[in-house]
Amino acid sequence: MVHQHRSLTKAYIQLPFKFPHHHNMFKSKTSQKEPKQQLEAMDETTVSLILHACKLARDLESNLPNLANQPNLLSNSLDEITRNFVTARERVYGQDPSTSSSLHNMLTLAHQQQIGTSQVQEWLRSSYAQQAMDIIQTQLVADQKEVKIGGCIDDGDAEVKGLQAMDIVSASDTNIASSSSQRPRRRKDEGLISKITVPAPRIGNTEIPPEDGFTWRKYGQKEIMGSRFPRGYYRCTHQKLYNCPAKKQVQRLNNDPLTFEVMYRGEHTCHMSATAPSVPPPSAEHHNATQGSLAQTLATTTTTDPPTASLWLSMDFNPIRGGSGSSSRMIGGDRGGGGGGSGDGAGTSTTTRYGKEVDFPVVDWADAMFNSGSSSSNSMDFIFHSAENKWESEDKKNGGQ
DNA sequence: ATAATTTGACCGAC
DNA sequence: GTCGGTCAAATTAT
Repeated sequence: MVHQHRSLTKAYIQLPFKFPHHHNMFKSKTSQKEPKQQLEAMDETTVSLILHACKLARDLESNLPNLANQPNLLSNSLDEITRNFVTARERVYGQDPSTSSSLHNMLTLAHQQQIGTSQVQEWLRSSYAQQAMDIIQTQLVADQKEVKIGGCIDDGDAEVKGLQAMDIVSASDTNIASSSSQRPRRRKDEGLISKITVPAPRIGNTEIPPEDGFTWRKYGQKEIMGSRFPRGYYRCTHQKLYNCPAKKQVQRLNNDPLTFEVMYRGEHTCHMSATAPSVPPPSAEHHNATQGSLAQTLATTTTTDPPTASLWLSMDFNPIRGGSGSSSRMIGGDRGGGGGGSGDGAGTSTTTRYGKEVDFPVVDWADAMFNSGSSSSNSMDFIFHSAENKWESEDKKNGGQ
């Protein structure tokens, strides 16, 4: 994973207080580096609550493998962490009943019910999720926080453009080429395929499309006939670890270089559960098999699944680290043939990185809670503007293979 | 040391 | 043969 300081590509909302590297806030080394000035903005109790929650989270992290087999303990642990964070958050927001409390209730309710993957889905479908979104959105506007998305500074209007879903595609698709002899090569991915268009950042590096909440690893780039720009091929960073088959292709539009067309393939089987996080899933069926790609999922609003859940819970608000896996190296000359170093391919998206591939939703929960009024570059936008998204189907094109 | 990216080659579909 | 998707060694970044 790349830890690049690409602040421009990360969305965040300026908080009354902030953790410089809050994704590492559970790592003792970094968490202790909190600027005193900022901590002083909170009262001792709040600080201690946060620190206590961090400690609990660290403990949870270290015992995760064991806790994975003890749902009750895991749940209790999560509850306690959540309570601490939420309480701290309430203190930070001055007990604003319209925000913290409601959110608190929702969160605790969800936890008390020992949310599992399916329960998360259910919860997200429920009015609670809507309420949460409303609350968050309300906060967004009310607080007139600064929002930066996709490299642009959106003067707080929060009416930003995240990904503009353009089309969705039925998945059906295709004949999966029954692999033949030689190198077992899978073409024509299984699962759903969706296609969306993503506006490039208005400011900053316009070569990098907004992120979508997942981490991607580039595995190829190719010049495409009829396209001025090469197409970048990405697969889920956790492909190996989670056996996650999700992939995406990113390409700039011929007539509009500032717009990217992103095609998602496959479904994320990684990082889906808010409760059973970093425990390496035994297999792909660890999660629901019916979810679509992130884009799809969010664009259809309905959904469902973990992607949405994890998305909401794992937004990366870090203004400093950006955390994208994208690389500046992608800016460069391209070339025909097999691949190229062009930057047109697009950037990678991501949630967070912790140096390793394993993400810790627990941390993300903290993020979500402390930044409940914030939004990640696209995730929140996805959610808030999903209604505007229009999807269209794309039958099997991408033919070959 | 490990992870991510680059990039020429390989392979299947057409 | 062409095209597009993927592989994988080499390179680069962290």
